[in-house]
Amino acid sequence: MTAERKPRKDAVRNRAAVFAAADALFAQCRSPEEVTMADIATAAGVGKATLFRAFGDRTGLIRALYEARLAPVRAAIEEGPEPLGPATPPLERVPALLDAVLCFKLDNRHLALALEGSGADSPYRADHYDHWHALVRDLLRRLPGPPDSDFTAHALLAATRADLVAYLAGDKGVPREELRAQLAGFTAAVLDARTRRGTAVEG
Amino acid sequence: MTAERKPRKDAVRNRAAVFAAADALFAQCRSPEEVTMADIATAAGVGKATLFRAFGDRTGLIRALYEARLAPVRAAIEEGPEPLGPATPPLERVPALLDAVLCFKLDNRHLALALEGSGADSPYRADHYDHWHALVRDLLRRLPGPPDSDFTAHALLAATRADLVAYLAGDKGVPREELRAQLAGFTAAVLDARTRRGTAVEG
DNA sequence: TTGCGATACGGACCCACGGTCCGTATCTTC
DNA sequence: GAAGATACGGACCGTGGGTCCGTATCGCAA
Repeated sequence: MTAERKPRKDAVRNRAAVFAAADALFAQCRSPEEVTMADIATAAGVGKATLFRAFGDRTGLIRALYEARLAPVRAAIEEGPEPLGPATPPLERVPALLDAVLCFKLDNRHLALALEGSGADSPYRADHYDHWHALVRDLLRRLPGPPDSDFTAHALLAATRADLVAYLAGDKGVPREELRAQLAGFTAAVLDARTRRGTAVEG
Repeated sequence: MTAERKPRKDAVRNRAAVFAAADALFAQCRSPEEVTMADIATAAGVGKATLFRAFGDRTGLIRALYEARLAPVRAAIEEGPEPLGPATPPLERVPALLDAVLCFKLDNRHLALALEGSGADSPYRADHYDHWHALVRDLLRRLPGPPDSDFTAHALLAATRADLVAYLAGDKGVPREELRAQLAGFTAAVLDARTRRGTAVEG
């Protein structure tokens, strides 16, 4: 077993400072690209190298922020009560999941934008996307319907893309509840049509 | 009237050279980010400034390439025969439009990726997106169904996002025809559910 | 053909930003 | 409190988008 010895006290303090500073800066600025690493280091009262030592690179920092915010949602899904928790039947859980994703991206627009639009790597290569997709796909498979659960899961999740959400909620000024209702309606329509169109269950 | 005098001969020749070089380079490389402006200039046998003079900036160049490829599709939609042309009834034209978009993005993955993922500006602020969205939304409105055509149009188009298409067709190796069939199935399901769920027509 | 203003060329140059290096400071442990 | 390990920080580097300006080319007219 790799017995990782505990890190130095100042290291954890600095890590936390960077974390907080980055969170605040990303929340303030319109577009995530106008926050530079140097900005974050300065705001945290820390040298640039400290920042990179703690998080590897820009993507690593953003991912860390994102994962921290996401943790409670994950917990609610994995072991929480209905309608998000695992005991919920698929027909209710899929809409609940999508609604949770939407709400999360509404509440954390800046981070979601920064992560999904981190240039080089498409959001589809991120591991957390696979997680969501597998979850939705498997729920769809447990429902009667045509055997295209994989694509349908992608398509449903695409409706919650960070930049789309930011565009509608931000630029277009669509209110939160209205967006939620529209996504719910769309999801319901898709599920409804699927259960109606075919009764085969995928292996 | 702004009487724009005609450009010099070498200017148009260079512009064409840059155009061709950029097209070739983007087509060859895996990710559009590994093609630099200097690369394009070199490949075109031209100085960097010439390139920027002709197209403004990176986004301008990519957009010009994209629009050029898109022109035939646009023409087919605006004045072509069925099922893409304006004479087609909405119920058939919406799937046809989405299929055309999908095929276009499959055939021009590199450009679509370069444009949608051009970092700063979300794809939703591009004017061509508004065009597609308005088209789909207006068709949906002409159909009986719930009054959320605007969002539904966004959601349907989101299923054809360039990075999703590239991910499925490229990384996952989903064959072209299978992808088309899946998108068609998804679209049909959405339309089917809409016409079934409500009979109101939006004003 | 030649002369001349207008236009375009090109590559050296600039700047911003992500990421690294290394001499120095701080922590931990004995 | 001394020694070794660990972390600090800001100067530094490479890269890539975008610009500047002295020079070459073009178009036109005489």
